[in-house]
Amino acid sequence: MVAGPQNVRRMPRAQRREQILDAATRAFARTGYVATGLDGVAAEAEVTLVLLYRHFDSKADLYRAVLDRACARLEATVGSGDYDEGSISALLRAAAEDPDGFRLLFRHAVREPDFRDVVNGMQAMSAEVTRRELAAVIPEGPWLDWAVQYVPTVTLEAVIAWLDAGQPDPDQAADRIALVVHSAIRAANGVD
Amino acid sequence: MVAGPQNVRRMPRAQRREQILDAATRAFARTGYVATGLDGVAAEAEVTLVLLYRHFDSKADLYRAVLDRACARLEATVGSGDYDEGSISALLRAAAEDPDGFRLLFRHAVREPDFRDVVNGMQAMSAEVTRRELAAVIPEGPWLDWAVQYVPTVTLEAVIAWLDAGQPDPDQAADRIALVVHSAIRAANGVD
DNA sequence: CAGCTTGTATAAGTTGACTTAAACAACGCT
DNA sequence: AGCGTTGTTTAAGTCAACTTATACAAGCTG
Repeated sequence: MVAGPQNVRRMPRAQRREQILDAATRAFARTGYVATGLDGVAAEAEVTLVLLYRHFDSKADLYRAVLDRACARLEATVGSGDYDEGSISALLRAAAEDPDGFRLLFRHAVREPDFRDVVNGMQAMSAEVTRRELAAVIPEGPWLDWAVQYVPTVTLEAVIAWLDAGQPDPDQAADRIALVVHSAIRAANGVD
Repeated sequence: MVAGPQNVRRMPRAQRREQILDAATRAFARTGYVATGLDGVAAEAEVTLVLLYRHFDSKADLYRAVLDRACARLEATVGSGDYDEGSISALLRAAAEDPDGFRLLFRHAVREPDFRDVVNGMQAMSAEVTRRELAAVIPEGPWLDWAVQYVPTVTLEAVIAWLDAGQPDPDQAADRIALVVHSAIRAANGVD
């Protein structure tokens, strides 16, 4: 005999899916793809493991859905426009709207070979775009390579640190981060 | 009947151990602890899986040994001194001497809950020290928190990017990185 | 050469995580 | 009332990775 559950929270399918995606984003944001168990995700979503499989075919499928949604949200806020002054401020807004998704994308997904492609699906902050922008300012050579890798990192880590610091004063934040970014570009051009 | 191996590379135990640690450092540096299989490590070391177990009790044991050695090397070069001008240059030297170990420590180990303690065993670049240094320059508040997290990251990522760019001109590099770090500290104090 | 050490090959045991299956309960709509 | 949907519980299947065991080959050293 099977004990019947007493307080089952029912939900329209689409809404439940969103809730699971929310929980999964939080869970994966903590420890990344490999180290996060579906048990943990289910617990975070306050839902049975089996139900996960009624919504997603596999762990990889779920993860891709999470990543895709985070990307979509990011692009919706930040656009794929070039790297002008407003970009940083847009990035801050996007990060504030979906902190877990943001952290997941740029702290974990970028270093997971099987899923890096999803992140690179966005041109924003991608090395390709960055190189084009920086190549106009920095002479060819190892320091251009350095900047191409370093500038996006500096930007994104600044945003993440800003999230962790409690998101103080977005406008000021944009200016301050821009300061550091410009200083990184100046550094690539030489200090002298 | 068991086919006998033909060209067995023999080695004194201590030396073999070092070679395994070298290989393991490379392997783990690529994909971190969980995603790296002992098969992969054994292959990288050109050695049998069984031999790994003759040198290390378990995967965790091996990983700790790798981390400990990387830490020891780092501390030997960089010392646990305060954060003066020469620190960055020492960091560059350390990174150049053991690039894989450096990447492993600061790209993976720091985000692996079970092993973070090993990295924190060093005071160098640790948040504790950094806070003390920065608290003297930045007023209490969220932007101090921001800087405490961000400044070490900016420094370490600059070094890693420098490694990836082919380690151009160490002296110049130190100056350029110092520029960015100072700019980050200035940013935390306000742009105005 | 006898024995300890270093090494390989092969096989089997163990475990945890992903995955699928089956049966049952309750809500809501027609 | 009947039926599909949403959900739970419980159990079992699968598979990869870690781990241990056994047997054998070959160098080094007293």
